[in-house]
Amino acid sequence: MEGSSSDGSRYGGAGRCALVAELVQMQGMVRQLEAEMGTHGGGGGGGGGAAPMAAGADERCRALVSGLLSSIDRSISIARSCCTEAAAAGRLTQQAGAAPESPPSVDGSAGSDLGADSRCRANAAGPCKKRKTLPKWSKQVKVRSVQDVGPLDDGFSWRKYGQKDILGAKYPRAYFRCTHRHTQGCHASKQVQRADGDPLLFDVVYHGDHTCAHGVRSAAAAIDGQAAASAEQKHQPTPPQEQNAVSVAFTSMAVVNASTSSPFVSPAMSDCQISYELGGGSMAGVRNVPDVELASKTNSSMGDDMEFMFSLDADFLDTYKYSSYF
DNA sequence: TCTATTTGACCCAG
DNA sequence: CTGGGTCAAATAGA
Repeated sequence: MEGSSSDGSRYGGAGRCALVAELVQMQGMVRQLEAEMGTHGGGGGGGGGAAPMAAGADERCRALVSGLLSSIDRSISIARSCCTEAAAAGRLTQQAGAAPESPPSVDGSAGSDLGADSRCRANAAGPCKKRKTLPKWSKQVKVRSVQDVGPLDDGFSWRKYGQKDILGAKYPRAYFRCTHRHTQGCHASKQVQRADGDPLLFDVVYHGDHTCAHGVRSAAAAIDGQAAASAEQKHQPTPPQEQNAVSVAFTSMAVVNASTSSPFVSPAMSDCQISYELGGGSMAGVRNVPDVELASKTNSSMGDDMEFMFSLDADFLDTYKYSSYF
């Protein structure tokens, strides 16, 4: 039971539903193209010199098509999750966007969260089931096999506190929070969900920064060499594991060329894409991504962002065409 | 015994 | 009312 029939209401708008539909349509077309290439190009040029395309070009096209396919798969799942998050992001936008000079604090104790606490059932250290309004960012992590979850290890210690089947998603979403939540008051959390289209791909959404000793150490290591950005970070808390990968372009997105020197990104995580969201805008970094990626979670101004996302992808495709992947 | 995971129930936002 | 996020009791493993 996919529940996909309820997409219309779920995505909170015909436009969003249309986005998913459009992506599905793109998927179909690419599949068709792939099939066409299969019949024409033949198994790798074995069919003799009759192939109109040079073997190298053919190979590149195949790689492109397969990249497109997996990208579209991911895009669909992102779009679906985005749509469900749109409302929450909207609230985030209202808070952070309306007053960008007073964003949630970097220490994760998030002022906005405290604000929410005041309205919730109450108590100091107490549990509050109020939706989080901490800054969040997401990335996609590709594993090598279905059993391989090594790349999901981002260097922090997480404790799983829940799992839930998500409507329209093939795989359940797992909820983690920092192991040191109670001992050190670290409010970092993350959600991990397998992408619908690609079981090897995980969408990881982080909420809040680590304030535990481990997290601070990690951040310090990552910050090394980018002190200049520190002032900016006050406004845009940076994903702890990816600080050296993020070049800030608020309300827009940028392709970042990251070194892989972060100690928190295992080599196996070379296929990952980060999108970073904070209230008024979102940005994404694509690094070492062998596919064309559709980046970014979105927010209330989804339409504009999506437009930009696609242009970004086109650019990336262009760049990518000349990269050493082929 | 301690810590982590599982899972059903509860709560909140839309 | 529904779906997503969180809690907390039960359970499993070291």
